[in-house]
Parts: sequence; C-alpha cells; structure tokens
Amino acid sequence: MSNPLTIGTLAKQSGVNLETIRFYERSGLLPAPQRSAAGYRHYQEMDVRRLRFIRRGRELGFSLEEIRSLLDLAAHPESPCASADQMVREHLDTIEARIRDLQNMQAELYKIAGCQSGHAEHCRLLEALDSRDCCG
Amino acid sequence: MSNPLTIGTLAKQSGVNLETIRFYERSGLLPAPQRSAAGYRHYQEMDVRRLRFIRRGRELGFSLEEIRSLLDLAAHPESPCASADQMVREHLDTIEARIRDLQNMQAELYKIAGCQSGHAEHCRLLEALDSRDCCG
DNA sequence: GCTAAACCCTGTAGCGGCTACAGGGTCAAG
DNA sequence: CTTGACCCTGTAGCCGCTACAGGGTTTAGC
Repeated sequence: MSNPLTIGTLAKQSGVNLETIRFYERSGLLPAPQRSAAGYRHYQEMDVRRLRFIRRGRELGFSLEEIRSLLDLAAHPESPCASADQMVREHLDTIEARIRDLQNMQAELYKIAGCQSGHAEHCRLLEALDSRDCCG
Repeated sequence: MSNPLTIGTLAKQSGVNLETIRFYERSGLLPAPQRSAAGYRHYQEMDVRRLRFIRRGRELGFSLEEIRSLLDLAAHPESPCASADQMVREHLDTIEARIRDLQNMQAELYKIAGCQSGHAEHCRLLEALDSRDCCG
C-alpha cells in the first residue's frame, strides 16, 4: 500500500494544476477522493494515471466532454473501440478545419503586413478592415 | 439625410448578430446610439461601417481589445500606422504558433486513427492516452 | 378598432476550461 | 509556540458571445 497523495503532490505528479484538479472533481471527471479527518483530499496512484489521461486528451485537443466519453470507453476494455476511433476521425476533421481557417487568416494578414505608411489614413490594415471585399 | 436604422436592420446590413450588437455597445466598442421616444436604438450609416470593421477584425482573429485599438488608430488618420503594423506582426506570430500546435495534434491523431481493434483494451487511442511518452 | 405577429427593450445567466482570489483551517519544522 | 507551507470552500472573473424571461411597441391585415 502506497501512502495517499495530497492534492499538491498529485498536481506535481500529474502535471495538472491544483485548482484544475478541484475543477475536474466538480465537473465529475475525477471521482471525489477519500478525505482525511481534517477534510484533506487523499488520492491514489490511479488518480495520477487518470489525470495524465485527461491531460493528454486535452493536449490532443479533445473537449472535457469527449474525454469523459473516452474515460468511459477505457473503463470497459472488452467493448470494441469503434467509437473511440470515430471520435478521433471527427476530431481530426475539426482540427483540419481550424487549421484551414487559421491559414486563411494568415494569408490575409501577410498581404497586410509590412505597411510603412506614415499615416494611418493609408494603413493597409485599416484599409483592409474598411474595404468592402476584405476577407471574402 | 437617410432614415435611421433599427437594430434589426443594422444587424442585417452589417452581418453582425443583433444580440452581439448590444453586447458590443455594452463593451464600449460601438457608441450608444440615439433613441426613439419609445427607447428604440436608432443607428446611422457610420455604425454599419464600424460594425463591418469590427466583424472583419474578428474574421482575421483579432481580439475585441485589439479591435478597440485599431478603431482608435483608424480614428486618428494623421498618426503613423506603425503600431497597427506591429499588431499585425504579433498577431501573425500567434496564429503561426496556433497552427503549429494544431499540426502537432494532427500528427499525433493520424498515428492513432484507423484502429480496428475489437477491444478497447487494445485501442490505439486509449493506449496513447495511457502511455507514458505520448505527446511529448 | 382590434388582433396578431414582428419587432424592440432590459437584465440575467449560461457556455468551456480554467484561474484567482478571500477568508479561513491544518500541519510540520525549528 | 510561531512561522510558513499547505489545505479547505465558495465565489467571481476571463473571452465572445448566445439565449432566455418577461415585458413594451409598432405594423399589417381584417
């Protein structure tokens, strides 16, 4: 039996901010842990794993709602992973759409950057924002 | 003199949602317009231009705070546009960073996608989230 | 003149994903 | 026995909207 971890230790070991851990508990992503006599939260090793799972999901851009589903899937190792794969695909689509959006912005901004006008009156950026046909 | 516009008409002409217009007014981005006897907002053509300016700024990914500065710059056409150009550059940097982030996610997800395992136990996604060295 | 629909008003609360307090209690080291 | 590091709860803030609830007004048709 390993000693229980305090929330501060869990934060360090999982790489998740302490306040975020409490937030995840309130959101139902992390189960409410046992408490010491004084009311301190006491965590186990499996909480570290769970939090790391959540953190990696976030790093991959999944929403907390999606991570909730993934945690459910992971909790039923006998079920097929088709729905997990489905989530990956949908998520890839979303990410690709966001990249395209950002690349469009980027292209517009490149056109605008480097304006040397001494007068805001003729500033490329301001003109672009004023003009009728900017940004499609 | 053109007739004043109601907020609904302004919304249609500017392409900005009606509730968003009121929100912009509360935020100080759009000046409080005149009111009819019954308290209805009455707008002018210049409000359409201003809202379009804001909308285009948003489409280019500028924050409302940045747009506020850009509106200030645009209101002083005699000043140099160096700070506008500075904003464009900084914004480009942010966008490029976000694109890189998303592309990293994308690469990780590509590795994971297409898992055909019949059991979540061996699902690539779930393994990736569990594994120690996923996502750097 | 009357009714119904379409418009407008204010104020407040919600979304997601945290983060940052205020105002306390507890625990360990010196 | 004090100091400082830790922990607790609860609430409010961030951004950029969006969505009500619960009212008032205007307009078109009959």
